Amino acid sequence: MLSKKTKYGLKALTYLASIDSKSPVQIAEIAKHENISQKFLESILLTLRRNGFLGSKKGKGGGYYLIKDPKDIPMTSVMRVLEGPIAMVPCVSLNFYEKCDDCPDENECSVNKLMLQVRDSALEVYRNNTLADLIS
Amino acid sequence: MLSKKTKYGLKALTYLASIDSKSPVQIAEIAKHENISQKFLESILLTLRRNGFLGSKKGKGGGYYLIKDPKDIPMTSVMRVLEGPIAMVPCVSLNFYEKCDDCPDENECSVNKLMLQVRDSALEVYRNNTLADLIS
DNA sequence: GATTAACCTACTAAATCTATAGGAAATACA
DNA sequence: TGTATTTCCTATAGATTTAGTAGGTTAATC
Repeated sequence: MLSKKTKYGLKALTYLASIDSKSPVQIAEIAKHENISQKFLESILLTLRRNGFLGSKKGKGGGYYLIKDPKDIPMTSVMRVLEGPIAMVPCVSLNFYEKCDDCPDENECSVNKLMLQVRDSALEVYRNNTLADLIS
Repeated sequence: MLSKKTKYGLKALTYLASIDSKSPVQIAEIAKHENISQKFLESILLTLRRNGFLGSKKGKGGGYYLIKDPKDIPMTSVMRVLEGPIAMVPCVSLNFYEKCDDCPDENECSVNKLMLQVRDSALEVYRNNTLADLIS
């Protein structure tokens, strides 16, 4: 299941991209427009800023804005920051690899075999979609 | 992330398929071979039996066995029983559809748009893999 | 009738998710 | 200078899910 955090983060990014203005948008406005708890959204936008997706400005007329062109924001990086690994098991993860403690040999593991394919197919989707592609 | 339940369930099914004997295999044997807590595995095999994947026999010489040919067990059905919906959000689920309460219009939702593609790509993998394909 | 092994329910500990609280820091504007 | 605005940041709490355990029941075998 996709976490609410990721869902809300994606919606916020999409909203900012659709606005298409360089002036900052307040958390309150995004939260209201997307039906998200403002405080929760606040923490999500914070991590998006800390990870280089958003810029921010404090005080009156402040808010958040996209730093890059939506065309240059691939879903792979957004998903990794918000949701974590794209792979469903650590032993097939490209960026978060970890060995399974119960599995003696990955090459003989049926789960590994299946989840490798799932990872690749998901990766292809995320690579083929930028933030710009999500705007209808 | 894939749950341990699904992971262990897949491993157990693969083990049974690789054994290729029609005689029942005890939980203890599967648990030992796959490094799984026996009690936990017990509950997993129970749901696999209740959902028509396994047969069982009690008493001495008892255990679990595959009811169908591995070729006839698609990963779609295994995953749905063990892990639940294949879709990452209910609003794009084929078998577990639910409307999002925060989303006024699915057709305009960027999350829906992206997750629809992810679902389709995962579905293709699961449809192209039967239990027989997981045996190396 | 003793042993074996699945069956079943209930419970618990830990982790994760989804927020909320409350104030600090910076900016704008009068 | 001072007040309002809005982001920044840490801590925490409640709910849910996950992973696993406990303990006894039922059915089959020998």
